[in-house]
Amino acid sequence: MRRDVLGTLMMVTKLMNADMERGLGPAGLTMARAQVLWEIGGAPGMTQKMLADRLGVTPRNVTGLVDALEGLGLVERKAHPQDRRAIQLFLTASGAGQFRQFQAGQEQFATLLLGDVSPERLAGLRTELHAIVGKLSALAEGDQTGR
Amino acid sequence: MRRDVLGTLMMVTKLMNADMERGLGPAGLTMARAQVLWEIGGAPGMTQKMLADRLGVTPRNVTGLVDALEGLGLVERKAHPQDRRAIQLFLTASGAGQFRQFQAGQEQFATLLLGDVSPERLAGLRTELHAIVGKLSALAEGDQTGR
DNA sequence: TATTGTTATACTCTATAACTATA
DNA sequence: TATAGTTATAGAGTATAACAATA
Repeated sequence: MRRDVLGTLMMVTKLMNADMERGLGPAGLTMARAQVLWEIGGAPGMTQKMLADRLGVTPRNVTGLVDALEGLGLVERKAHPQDRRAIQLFLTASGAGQFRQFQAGQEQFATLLLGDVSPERLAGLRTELHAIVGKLSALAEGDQTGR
Repeated sequence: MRRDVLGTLMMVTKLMNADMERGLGPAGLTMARAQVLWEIGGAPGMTQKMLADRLGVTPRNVTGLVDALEGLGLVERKAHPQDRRAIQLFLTASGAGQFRQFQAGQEQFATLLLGDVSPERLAGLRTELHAIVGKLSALAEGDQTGR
């Protein structure tokens, strides 16, 4: 029974991932790039270094992702006013539109998935999931050996 | 509140993915390859075509994954006794050992994550998650437009 | 004719290492 | 000396298209 729940949770994991990938919108907008758009939309003006740290990837990787988004006309690089080594990232008008679409999509997704769950059950679900997040985070902390 | 639960669910999704990636074991054994190992372990003798369908990837992709696992000494290709076009896949002794390790790991994972949840709450959690799986599956069915 | 698997080619994500400009 | 970002290089996952062998 315990494993049964884990299996279902894994299934949710898999299906949610798959679902994110549909709904991406314009051609050229991949998952990794959409995530970058999401981060910049949430904190406009962040540097590439900050973005690399947020995403947990290398600066080199960010270079490529931002290059692509710039090419799609969704993101702009601007010189940092204080630090001439650094670059600030902003959404273009088009990028901001896409960002708003993601926000709306997320709202819709939440309603679809959880709209008809009662508040009590929702509270219970949140408690369970929160506990799971805690345990997974502890796992992640404990194992910093890398591969 | 509803979005709060969705956010937590997404966090679980992300952390579970990250967690799968640790615990892979031998160098060269990536997520995609481990999944192949898992499928073959569950249905030894399956053809590459069957595997491609199970994983939802192209046959070309399977060729590469099986090549890698063969190179690691975890999987064996054997001629299909009836159909000379097809290839049957089996785990080597080493691959079977790895497979058993995955099984044990999953058991441990389930215990860690859900071991101290009461049977009643476990049942409730399962109900909620099952409903979510249903909705996500319906979404996946409805949208077959591809990208 | 249809199916199974492969070769050829290309794109994306990711990493490490070396380098430039700046702090 | 340390930091921000880039170029160079490489491995891995994925896709489409063309092809050979077989059904």
